[in-house]
Amino acid sequence: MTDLDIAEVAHRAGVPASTLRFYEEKGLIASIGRRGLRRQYDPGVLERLALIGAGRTAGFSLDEIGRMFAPDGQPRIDRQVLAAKAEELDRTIRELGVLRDSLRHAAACPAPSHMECSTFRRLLKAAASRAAAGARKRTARRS
Amino acid sequence: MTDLDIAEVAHRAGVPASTLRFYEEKGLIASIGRRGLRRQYDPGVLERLALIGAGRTAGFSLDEIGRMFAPDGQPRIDRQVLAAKAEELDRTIRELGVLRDSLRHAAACPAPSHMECSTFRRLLKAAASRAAAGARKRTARRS
DNA sequence: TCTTGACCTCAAGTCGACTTGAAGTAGGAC
DNA sequence: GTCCTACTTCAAGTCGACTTGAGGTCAAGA
Repeated sequence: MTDLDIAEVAHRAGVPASTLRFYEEKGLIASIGRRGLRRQYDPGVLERLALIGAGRTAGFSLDEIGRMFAPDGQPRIDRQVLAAKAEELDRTIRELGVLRDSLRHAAACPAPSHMECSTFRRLLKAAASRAAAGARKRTARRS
Repeated sequence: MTDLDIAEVAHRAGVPASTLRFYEEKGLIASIGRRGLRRQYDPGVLERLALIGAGRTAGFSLDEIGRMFAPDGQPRIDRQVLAAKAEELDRTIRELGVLRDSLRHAAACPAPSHMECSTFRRLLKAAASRAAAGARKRTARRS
């Protein structure tokens, strides 16, 4: 009776049941059986969902995440991939830091228009050169 | 002759021309005229595109970004909104920082499986509780 | 002058990650 | 035994941000 009903998993993991079915269809999670029609899950699914959530936050697609699990279901993540993702994330963080500072400055700046503020323009130039440099990358979910 | 052809803008800003047309349709940028059929842009559009790009990186939708420009085209952003966005961004940054550190650790951790690493499990727990607590938010584009 | 190729418009398609709707079913309360 | 409700399946819809395709135009080079 340690098994969890889909509703229980949904509640504990903070995702709708439809998402759990969707993840199952994609092979990201598996139910351990049914009670009547209802899916029952091993409590370990919560950990797995947390892993999926962390991966999503880090910017992995569901397909990428799926490939991070060994056939036996154990997470077997390539450490090189992790390190690369950490680096990428670090670049994003620095970029967002610049942006945050720009926003803060613009909020406090007394210039009548932000475009007349040298600090703001400098930040924009920095953002522009970074944008021009890099190829377009995929999304990273916040929160 | 300081005006820029759409191809030039696309190249310099690092976005395809189709995106520029799309942004124009959405009212995010404006062309200053045409040479034959071809859009010509004021060099200032590059700055504006940088602003748009920065906003996208920060997770703002194009509609949100559009609302940050006054009808005259000058960025005239409500300073309170800016300050609030800066705060939000700051929270995101801190979250991503934790995630980055976790990734770095997992990459370096000697445990045979990440699931046997207490730090990794701690990260998962943290991620899980955050996920369970908060509503789902929108995406933030990296790079 | 003629060709070429990069641009043009407009509608429709794509992609990821889900969500929603219709129609059906079973376990538990009464 | 019957009813309610939360689940079930499967297909289709949604949303944001673009991209693609078909059919057309025009400035510049051969």
